[in-house]
Amino acid sequence: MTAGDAAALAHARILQVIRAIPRGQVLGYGEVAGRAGLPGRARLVARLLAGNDDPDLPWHRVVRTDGRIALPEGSPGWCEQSQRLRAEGVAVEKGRVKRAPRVNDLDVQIWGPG
DNA sequence: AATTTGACCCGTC
DNA sequence: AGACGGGCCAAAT
Repeated sequence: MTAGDAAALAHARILQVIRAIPRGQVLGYGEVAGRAGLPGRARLVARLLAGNDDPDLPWHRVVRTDGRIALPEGSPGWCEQSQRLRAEGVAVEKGRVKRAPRVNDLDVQIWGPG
């Protein structure tokens, strides 16, 4: 297979993971990449969202690991993302999502939150 | 072919 | 919580 095919496959896997994020829940870029079988490719996920044109893709459910929205504060995308998240019942405060993204993280499962 | 760029992440302070 | 430095990787210059 060519490099281009591999890239297309990776893109498809990432999109699939994002589409699988349940309503009202958020995921970090790195975690999306991990679930797609591409550890360390968080920036690739970001690239995809930046160039994404699919209106059905729940891109707004992807945030940074610290819970913050990745776009520059005040930008149109920033506003839209906070709005969409709030519409799903997610608490967003000054561009930051309250609930921590790492839900299935090993540490959290063993030690619990906090 | 080298450099820059970006919707990133982590450890440390 | 916030600031800094270093690392990361693919695509665009």
